[in-house]
Amino acid sequence: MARAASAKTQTRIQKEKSELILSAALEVFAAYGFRGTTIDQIAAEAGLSKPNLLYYFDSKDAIHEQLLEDLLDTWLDPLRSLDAEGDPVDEITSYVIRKLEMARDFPRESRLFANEILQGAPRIMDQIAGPLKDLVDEKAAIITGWADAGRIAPVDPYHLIFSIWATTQHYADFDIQVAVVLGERADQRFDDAAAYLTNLFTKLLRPSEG
Amino acid sequence: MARAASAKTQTRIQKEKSELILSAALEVFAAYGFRGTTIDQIAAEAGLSKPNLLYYFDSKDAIHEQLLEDLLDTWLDPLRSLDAEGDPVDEITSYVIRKLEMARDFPRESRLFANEILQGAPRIMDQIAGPLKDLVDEKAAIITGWADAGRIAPVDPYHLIFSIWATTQHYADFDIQVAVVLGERADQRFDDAAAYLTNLFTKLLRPSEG
DNA sequence: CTCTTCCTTGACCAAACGGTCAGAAACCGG
DNA sequence: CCGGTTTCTGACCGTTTGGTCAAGGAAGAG
Repeated sequence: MARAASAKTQTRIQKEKSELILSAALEVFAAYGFRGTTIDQIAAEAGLSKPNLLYYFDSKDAIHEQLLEDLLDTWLDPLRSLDAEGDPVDEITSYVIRKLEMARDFPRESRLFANEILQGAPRIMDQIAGPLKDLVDEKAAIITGWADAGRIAPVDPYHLIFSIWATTQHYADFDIQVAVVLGERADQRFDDAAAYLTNLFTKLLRPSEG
Repeated sequence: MARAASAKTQTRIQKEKSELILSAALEVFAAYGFRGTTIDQIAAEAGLSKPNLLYYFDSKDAIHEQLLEDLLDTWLDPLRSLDAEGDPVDEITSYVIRKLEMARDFPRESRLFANEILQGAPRIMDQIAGPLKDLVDEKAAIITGWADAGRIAPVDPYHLIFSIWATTQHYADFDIQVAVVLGERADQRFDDAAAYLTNLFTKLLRPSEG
């Protein structure tokens, strides 16, 4: 039994090494998926021996599970803060920017999520069908309310949310492609993307005059 | 040496089995990536024994390589047919629809591509940096030309293309998530997505009046 | 300094993996 | 229905993989 998982109080070393391992594992899982990742790869990335790594986590599964748990805790935060009381267009463009910031600052988490969904979400289906769907339904209702009140143009709220997820996460998941295609302009990709996406969704949502 | 790869004339069985294997391999590679896929998985999916499968292809690598080669041949077709002589908004919305149809009709190919990019495009970097980038540059110039002529609203052509890729491929790569979130409305997802995306990009590109 | 607990390691194991091979079985033109 | 070619299979091989274990080394409280 791994100490880190069962102990009520963690030693300094336990905390440090656990974080080191999780960070290394995130790097590798995000690129190669669960099956494509080996414990040796994670150990090498973390600079530890394999038995030493397994002293802190019971198994490859345990590490992966921990990562997914941590991920889902924060993954939906930007959507959660979409506020029915705010200005509709501002709320949605702010959501877009927060999501884009997450793609910039946590690309490995985005890729881990993408990998999991690509495989059919075998380990997080419950979270998708439960909390995620519930949250989307709740926020979709808010958007529909805004549209009904004429405060934004009529729009399918679900596909709006999908398009926000898709466009923002694209900059993390397909980063290599984006960087290569943009070439020397790649270093401005965040600011340019932010401006482009703000414009895109503002034009979509701005209610027609009259 | 596998017969199928070297023979100049293929027998009926060679053609049938090769296609069977490629289809099965596409299914598995698309979900689990190269490292996460085993030859036994592919063989089971194809209903063949492992040695029998290896009679047609030299190695796991050879199958994967063949799939990527076939994929890149057709992957960029929709973008290639973007026509500088057509109506700008029609050309781009038609491109969006063609891409969305590909996501619907060839989701496994989309996921295979996604998996490859997630891993850093180790096997198709040449294609990305070469033909793909060249084509994007060419079409971006066309879009810029349209904008300069005032025929569409000014827009960053690269991020426009990224957002088209992202939004359309999302329906293939994240299909499980989309299906779960949409629930009973999921069977209309293609038509609804087509309407939503057409509206999204039309509003973005429609030149401001006056 | 010392004893206990925590940390680390090399050696090891069984299962899974990619791939090979000799020969059996099916196919097919004559 | 015969003979050569093509197709298929079980048994096998070396390597990699996930994971274990006994024992040695480092921390740290007293």
